[in-house]
Amino acid sequence: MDNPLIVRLRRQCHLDIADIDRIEQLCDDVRDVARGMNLVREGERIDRVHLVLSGWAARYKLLPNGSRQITALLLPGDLCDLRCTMLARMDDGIVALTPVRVAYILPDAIARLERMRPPIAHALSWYGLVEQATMRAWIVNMGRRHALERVAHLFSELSTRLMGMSDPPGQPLHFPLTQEEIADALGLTAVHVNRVLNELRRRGLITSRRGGLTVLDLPMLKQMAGFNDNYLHPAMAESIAG
Amino acid sequence: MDNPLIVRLRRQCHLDIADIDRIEQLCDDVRDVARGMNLVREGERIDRVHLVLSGWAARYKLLPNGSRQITALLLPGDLCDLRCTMLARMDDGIVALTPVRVAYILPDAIARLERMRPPIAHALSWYGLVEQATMRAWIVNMGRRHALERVAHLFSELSTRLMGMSDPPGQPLHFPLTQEEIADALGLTAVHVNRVLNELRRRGLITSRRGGLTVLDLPMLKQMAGFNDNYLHPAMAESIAG
DNA sequence: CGTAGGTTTGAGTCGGGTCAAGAAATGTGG
DNA sequence: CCACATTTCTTGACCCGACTCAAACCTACG
Repeated sequence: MDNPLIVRLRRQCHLDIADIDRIEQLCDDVRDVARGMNLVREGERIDRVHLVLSGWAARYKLLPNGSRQITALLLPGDLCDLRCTMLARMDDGIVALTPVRVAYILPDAIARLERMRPPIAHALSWYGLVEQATMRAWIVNMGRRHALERVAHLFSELSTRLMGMSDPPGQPLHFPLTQEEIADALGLTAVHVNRVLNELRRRGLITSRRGGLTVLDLPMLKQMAGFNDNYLHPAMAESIAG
Repeated sequence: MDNPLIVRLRRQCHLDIADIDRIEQLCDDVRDVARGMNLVREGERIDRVHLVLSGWAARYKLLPNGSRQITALLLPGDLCDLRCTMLARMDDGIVALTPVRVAYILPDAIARLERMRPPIAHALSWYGLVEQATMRAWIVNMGRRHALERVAHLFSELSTRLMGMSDPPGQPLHFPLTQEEIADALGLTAVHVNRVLNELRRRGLITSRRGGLTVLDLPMLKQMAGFNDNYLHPAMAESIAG
């Protein structure tokens, strides 16, 4: 079984056999979460790090008026709350958008691994920077793009993040998102997302089925969005190999 | 001279005389930047951390169509790009919104300090978490709030962040922001921000002069925005003192 | 089958954008 | 210290992108 965290870390630093073994050991506590269930509830106190092994999840916040804003999409290989020990309680929730397999990891175990293997610590810090850059990209997306470009940008980002992770290379990428989830991620309405997807479908850029959609023409989507992928892996050449 | 970084760190951990001295020494390279100048230009390669000593700055991104989105406001005591060594080049710029005094800090010097004083390292990681939480709050703000609440939320956040930092306590808070800057931070238009401020002025919640405004009724602004400050200092009681 | 969650479509509304002109402040150079 | 240029703010008229409300339609699944 390919642990997606290993795939991810390997982009940033060399991992020897022992490293791989150590990381596999981190993930000894694996759980399956059904779609729609919360991995973390808002306001909850948590003392574990989540690693998404398979499936999609979302970090979200609910507003008093009942609306929801998704602040991050969590794909296989993504870690949630790497530094959770520092926080009194989570200020948002995490929900499974598909059936999700997660590993519960003890913060201590990560700290030990980081101390033992500085290159891994380095790769994890790097991961944190990418996370931050992604949030900034989302702010720009919501603040300064119209619905069509906004959707195109999200799809471009997801495609890039998915590349070389879980998906078989070369195949068209599939996103298991409902239109409401897309809306909540982009600050739009499900109704309006529907119309936008309609337009993208009409132009032959995507196809969509109930509860998911497939990208047909990624280059065109990127162009529509003015997508620049350098925030997602700011030149891995720079990283110091271990 | 009160170093605002010291003020900030003291909220998270104990600093002895030697610590304070060490931090002062970090800030030996101080520069003044005129309003409108860039501390960092997009795409530039940098190898220093910036500490805002006084004045306001903004992290922003420009889009091909010429519009600008501010992704973060940097107030006295704020650090920019604590982990800049890891990045090939900055994916956004930083501009001085007022005359700004910054300290240029060598990443190595920070790394040394962190190694020598783990509680300070801890406090800095904490700072990173607050930064992330702030970005998430901005995503929610832009995605799910109307202009009036959005402005009220920004003002509430800024007030909270300013509390006990540079400003004399008790006095009404003053923001040196133009309406265009507010617009660029909130994903709105300067024209529309003008109308919103008009409304807030009419309700007696703020006053505004050219190039700045003053909060008169913070509690009401918070209420309008549904502002919850717990993302800014997730219970400092939890932190481990040094 | 029946039902629930998800999608589609239409009609109407409205928040906020755009364009444009003018008024105050502020700064600059003579 | 005044005349002029520049920013910033203000206001009005108009428009359009996205929201709301509502109904109907799928389709997976129990």
